Amino acid sequence: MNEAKTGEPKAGEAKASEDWTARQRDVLDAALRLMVEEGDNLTMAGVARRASCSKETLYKWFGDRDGLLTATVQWQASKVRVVPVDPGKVDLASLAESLEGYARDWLKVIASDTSIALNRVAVSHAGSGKDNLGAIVLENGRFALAKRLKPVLDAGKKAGHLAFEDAETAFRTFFGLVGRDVQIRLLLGDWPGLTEAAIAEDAARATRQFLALYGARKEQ
Amino acid sequence: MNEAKTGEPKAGEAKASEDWTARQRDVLDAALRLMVEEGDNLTMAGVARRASCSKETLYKWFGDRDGLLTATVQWQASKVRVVPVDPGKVDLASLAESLEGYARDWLKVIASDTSIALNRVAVSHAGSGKDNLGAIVLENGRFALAKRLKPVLDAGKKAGHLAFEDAETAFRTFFGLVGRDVQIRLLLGDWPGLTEAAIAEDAARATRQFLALYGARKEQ
DNA sequence: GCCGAACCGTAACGTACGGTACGTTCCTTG
DNA sequence: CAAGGAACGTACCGTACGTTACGGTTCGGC
Repeated sequence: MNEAKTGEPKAGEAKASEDWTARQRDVLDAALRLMVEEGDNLTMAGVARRASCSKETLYKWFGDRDGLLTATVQWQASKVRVVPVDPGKVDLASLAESLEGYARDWLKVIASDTSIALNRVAVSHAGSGKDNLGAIVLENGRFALAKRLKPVLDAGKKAGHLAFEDAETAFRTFFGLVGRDVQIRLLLGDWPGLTEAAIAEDAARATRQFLALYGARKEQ
Repeated sequence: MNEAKTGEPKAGEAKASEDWTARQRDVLDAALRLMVEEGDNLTMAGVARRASCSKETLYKWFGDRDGLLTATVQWQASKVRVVPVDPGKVDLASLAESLEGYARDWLKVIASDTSIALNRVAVSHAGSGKDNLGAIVLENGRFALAKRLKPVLDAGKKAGHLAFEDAETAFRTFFGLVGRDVQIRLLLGDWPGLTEAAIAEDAARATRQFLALYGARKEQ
């Protein structure tokens, strides 16, 4: 069973970094690296070896294997903290700049080794409902992204640059335009040639298309 | 090792249905159902039990566990055969109808239990390169879809209804507009409310948006 | 310098499951 | 009807790994 730290987070919420000691964070980092290399095949002994700690410690700290995986995923999630958007500049240019920047960041993230590894084990585990890794990853990936972008969209709308009824639908469209087939291809082991340059180009194209669809004026 | 039927298919290609006997197809169906229920946790004994066959038979027919999984995925892939598009009607209305129909079909597929299960195990396996389930699923999912849609796009372009330079890019945009966050959410265990009605609505919206982006005339 | 707690390293246990062997049954074929 | 093969059921083996237990070591506090 899990050690029941103070105020166990709900469903997909990330644990605050302070919930772990420095040493524990080191262990989690080791587990994370191992997860990138081995995927769901990582073994408790392997983690212990890599982290130079004993298995007993792993079990004391994280309860069991699922607990370790969950903690690892939450630990990674807690590392990429959301940068809030400043609602200052709302002219069309900086709006486009915001969107494009988010698109770039996001593509970079989902193309990263750790993101792919994390999503892979989360998808595997989502099948047999042992834990809620799927919910956690979703909460800190897809949904965090939405929460981060909604203010931008709303500001754009308020300023008269964007026209939509439902921000959620608009967001999902943007999501689709940016991601397209990239994530599923990466998860399935394909390499859709996401170089830095390609990412920048994709982000720009997605932003252009999104503005064409949801821009208040015609800028086709 | 695999039984080396005549002309083992390359990489992601599906084996023709005739490569399996009726009994073998039954066994593969059983494996498929079990895969939907248990995901990658399905056991050889479990499949044998479900299919009322012996484990020895499984090993004789499919070589090993990976062989069985591969065969199962290919078997499922061979069941959803591609309906070729008729290049006859190329007016704008029937073009839109084609696109919308494809979008509907595809959404229905990726929301199905079997598709989710298949993609889940393929994603898991894509991590550790034991087999090429990822490539197979990709080939029969994402890439098959492209092959099926490209002619429609080309016909639409030739008829002057669509304007794009690269059919691949256009396809990927359509892919994104239709799928959005649906597939990853499903794989991660979320349920994005894909009722029959919602699917129809999404398909219509995606088609509308795609035509807005790639339509030769303004039909915003 | 001593004590206890936390932690390391390792050995050991139990189990689940992939893979194999073998006796039996059933079906085909001559 | 006899012979042979294919497939069923089951028991078995080996191993990998999750989990537990235990002795040795470090370290902060008295």
